[in-house]
Amino acid sequence: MPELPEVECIVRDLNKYLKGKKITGVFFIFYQMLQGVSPEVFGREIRGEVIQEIKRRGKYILFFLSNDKILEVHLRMTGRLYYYSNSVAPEKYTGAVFYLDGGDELHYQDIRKFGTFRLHVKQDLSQLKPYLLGLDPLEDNFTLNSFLEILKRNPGRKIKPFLLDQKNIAGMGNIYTDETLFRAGIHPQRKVNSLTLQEIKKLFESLLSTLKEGIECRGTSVSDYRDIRGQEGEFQKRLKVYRREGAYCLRCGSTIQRKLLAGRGTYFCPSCQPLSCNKRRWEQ
DNA sequence: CTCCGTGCCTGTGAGC
DNA sequence: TGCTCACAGGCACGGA
Repeated sequence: MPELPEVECIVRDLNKYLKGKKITGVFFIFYQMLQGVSPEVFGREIRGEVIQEIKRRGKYILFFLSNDKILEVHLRMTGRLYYYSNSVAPEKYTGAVFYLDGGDELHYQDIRKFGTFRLHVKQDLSQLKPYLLGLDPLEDNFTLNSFLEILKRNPGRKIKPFLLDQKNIAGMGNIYTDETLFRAGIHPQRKVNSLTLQEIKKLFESLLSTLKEGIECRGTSVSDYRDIRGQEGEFQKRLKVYRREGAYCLRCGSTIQRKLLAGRGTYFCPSCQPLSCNKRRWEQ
């Protein structure tokens, strides 16, 4: 499941291989990701345009094309982008093929077909979905102070659903949220307004360092994730709690637990991440 | 306000 | 062996 670090790696690689290339044709094999837009219309808008730059916001990938067109791609659960320097036959789950000048190809694959493509023409960037989300942790405006501000706006929420909500912070998914909370020593069910200033500082640092470590490891390939050349990441080897139910905590030796929270499997160490907190509240 | 379930999909793996 | 079913979890949406 691509989260911020995986999407960041994909976007860096896309820029390396696709910048300046012209899209000479598009072949759509399944259409769910087009969300009702006909493949003919979609293809007509994209064909002939040059890929000027690829950016990321949260988990969204944005292809900035010539003529002020923007192709927005969200990989959701199992979406993948594969780059080939030559012509390759579509596979079982290939939903779209972008043909590029020079014979390069970009294939979109998606087993579960949850991914979405959206096309924007001459749009005010700030009105686009990816820019209506919360702070992106890799952008300059994500600071301890701005983090404190959004926490203050959500005093009653549990910290895990808070971190997963893209309107607060853009890019956190289930894996990096559980790993961040473990590294910060915070129970996923702790209420935002129960956190001490010290804990918030720890959380802020853990969030950034976990995401950055994820990027350095080129992502987490626990099941589906591959980079645009089909390579696995390495961060799965550094997971401390995610999918480690029943195993020993690498820090204290207690047993890692799993609970359903916010509708997702949630992994934590009950000893390193205690639920009870009798420290002074940060907001007072 | 916050949380929870459902739908969108299909592969994997546990248990019978 | 082969079947069923929970699970995987990003996001939108409706309801408690």
